[in-house]
Amino acid sequence: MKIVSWNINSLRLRLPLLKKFVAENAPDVICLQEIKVQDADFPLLEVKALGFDFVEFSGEKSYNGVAILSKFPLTKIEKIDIENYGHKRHICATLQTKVGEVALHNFYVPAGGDIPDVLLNDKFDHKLKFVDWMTEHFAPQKDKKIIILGDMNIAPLEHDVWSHKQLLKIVSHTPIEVEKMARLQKTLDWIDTHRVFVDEKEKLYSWWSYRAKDPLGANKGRRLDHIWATPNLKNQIKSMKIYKNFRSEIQPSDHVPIETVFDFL
DNA sequence: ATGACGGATCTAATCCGA
Repeated sequence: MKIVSWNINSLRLRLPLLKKFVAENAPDVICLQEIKVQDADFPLLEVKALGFDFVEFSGEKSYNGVAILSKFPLTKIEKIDIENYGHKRHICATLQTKVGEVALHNFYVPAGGDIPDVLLNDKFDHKLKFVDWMTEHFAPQKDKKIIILGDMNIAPLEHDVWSHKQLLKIVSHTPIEVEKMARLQKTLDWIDTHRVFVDEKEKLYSWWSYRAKDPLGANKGRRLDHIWATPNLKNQIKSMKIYKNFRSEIQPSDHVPIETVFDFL
């Protein structure tokens, strides 16, 4: 089962790009972040026409918003307003697989603003509390089979950013964020499915800024998007892919689709 | 600052991304 995560930065604007991605790569499940559309305006017919019979979403006007598009049934849908900011940043569903039920959680972790100081910047405070919530939420679920994925807005490893030294004080790669993410990782021994296949010493990115002149050419990116699985799914993790070519499309998102294939079928 | 673009919105200037 090919599972994709993509911060699409406006679903409606990028429907043609989504269509192209689906036609070329035939994903089974796509988890989207930053759909930027309220539920009443969700392009359900267009999405179903791409072959996804099971579609769940949690949207708001202009900002945030997440969705799960699936070729297989989605049950036990939950949408949690983490830390009660009224933001649509989480949706989860359960998939039936040959190894039993797998819970799939799609997250859009807050970006966190510019200043990495909780006293000066409430967005950064929200971000850290959001990751702490994830840690506490999953800690008691040790025996369950779970995938958490999405735009985590944190690049945890040295080679998840183009320059470790130059980004130490830049939100997404500050030590406090990296420590929070490491704490989350340790609670259930989450497997960073992409680093199973790409050594930690190799650069790996999923996001390139809109602002820099030639971010892709200079390869000044960050790995902000992640697909993690609980250790009881280890034998199901088959391959990974980051669709860097989607950053060069016309009107691209600043994030590209990332994928992990699981042996679920 | 690497650095000044891109998306949505009460279509103009503002919020937000990271």
